[in-house]
Amino acid sequence: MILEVRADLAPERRERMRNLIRKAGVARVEDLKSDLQVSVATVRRDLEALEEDGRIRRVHGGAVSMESRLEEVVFDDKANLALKEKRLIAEEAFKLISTGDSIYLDGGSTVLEMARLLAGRTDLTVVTNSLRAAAELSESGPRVILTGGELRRLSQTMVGPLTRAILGQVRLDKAFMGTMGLSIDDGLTTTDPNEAFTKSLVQEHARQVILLADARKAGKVSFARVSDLESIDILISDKKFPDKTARALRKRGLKVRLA
Amino acid sequence: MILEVRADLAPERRERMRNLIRKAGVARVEDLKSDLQVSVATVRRDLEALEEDGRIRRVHGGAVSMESRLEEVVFDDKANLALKEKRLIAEEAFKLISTGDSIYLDGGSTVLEMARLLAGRTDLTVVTNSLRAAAELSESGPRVILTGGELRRLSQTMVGPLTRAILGQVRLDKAFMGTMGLSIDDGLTTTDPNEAFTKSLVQEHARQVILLADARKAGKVSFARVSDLESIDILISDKKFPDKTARALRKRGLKVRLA
DNA sequence: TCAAAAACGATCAAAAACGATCAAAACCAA
DNA sequence: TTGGTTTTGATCGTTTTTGATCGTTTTTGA
Repeated sequence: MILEVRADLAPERRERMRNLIRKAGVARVEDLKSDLQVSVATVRRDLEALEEDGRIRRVHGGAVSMESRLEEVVFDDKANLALKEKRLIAEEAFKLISTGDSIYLDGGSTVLEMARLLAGRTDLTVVTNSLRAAAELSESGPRVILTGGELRRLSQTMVGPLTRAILGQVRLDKAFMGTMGLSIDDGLTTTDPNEAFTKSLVQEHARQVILLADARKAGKVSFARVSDLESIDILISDKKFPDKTARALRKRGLKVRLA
Repeated sequence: MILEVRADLAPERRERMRNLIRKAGVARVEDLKSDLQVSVATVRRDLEALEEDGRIRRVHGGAVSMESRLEEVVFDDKANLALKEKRLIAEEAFKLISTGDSIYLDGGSTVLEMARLLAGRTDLTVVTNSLRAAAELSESGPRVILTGGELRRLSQTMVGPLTRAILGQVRLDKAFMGTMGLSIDDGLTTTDPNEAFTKSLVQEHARQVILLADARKAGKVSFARVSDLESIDILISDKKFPDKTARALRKRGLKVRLA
């Protein structure tokens, strides 16, 4: 049997490259060079293109997949956004809460920052799938209801089909969501399909959906699709959020607030 | 066979470093140097970067993790009475578990001791309403499913009618329960009615119910009734458990084991 | 309290990786 | 085939990363 060794078309080669990086989480330029049988210059150009799409993130020596577990750890907003800016987003979101509201808190560090602001609000009911948010509110404050479900260790959240059981039985006035990726073409995306399932369930269920996403999330695409952008009512981000994307979102009926 | 020793990408290496520190709580520069096969200079630079992200705090000689494990955030283990007895009871209960079992872990410190024994058992599925038990298993080990429900702050458990939603959807081979009171006349009792509700729900649902109760619980009666004694299959207690009560229980068909 | 030992930060040079540039190769439509 | 465009790989100066060195600070233990 002879393996046909034929030069790839560029898009085909990039797709292979993307898969290689996604599978390993990270990849070195040198490895990609020998795997794909091209020069380093071509590897770099392809990486540049893939980064443009938000599929990967280049680092010195290679690239990290934006569709893997590692990126969540390496590039989550905790690492990349100053605590101060994250707080601004959370405080802006906090203003939206009314007396007696029943609100949902998603996983993610920006939403977690918001949980800290709720410690004194005994008038609220907080529904959450995030153990960290629950921990934050475990001393005092609002009534806390946990969704239940399968524990996802990395994010310390409860996800998957079982979350439907309780979510179907509670009213949610406002849902404050986080996300890994926010793209005009691909909508909201996250790393884990079970997590995506739970997120979309909440968004269908809540009367008003508020997305908390720092500017770095704009244009990013992660692995599992959550929903399209239409299911969001309000986006809260920071000043660095790209104008072009903000305009496109407003055109689609979303309110966009930059804290 | 040759082990390929290839250099890590910086983000990859930092991620490994972060995990090493988080797992151990603290780490010395020298240890990290040999673990990661780099110079001390590089270790220091990486530590600097991780500190910048707020993931660790540098100290003279190394670094300590700022990513406290969940249980440390949520709970400080208070003075645990009769810890030794509880451990013995937990170990006795642990022996009852079979490969592949789906088990329920109730709240309470005795059952929590048991959770600690399950860290390595990836063959199991653990269903629990206890945030402390979940925290104990949040690093690794069995598949963890949380029941959801309203957070009861004092016991850090999820209780009330909402727990029915998920409990109705899972199979429980063995339920390991705790209790506040165990009385021949009044059966099992606990402090909170919502908690009592959830306990009784589990006991109806599980194929086998195993009660973990140290001798001090014998004869005690608390506020909210959980169930009568017939719903228990096996009682595990310690040597101090009163003979008279044990005989009465055996007469009613319970197996009694004193660890 | 003081001196030795350990750890530290700053600095520098070598190595690796990078981006820009340009010519050759491949491709495509006429 | 021809002329024009796109893609590729090599070259080269620049930037980033790394490990070693050295003087300074902190810790240790007598």
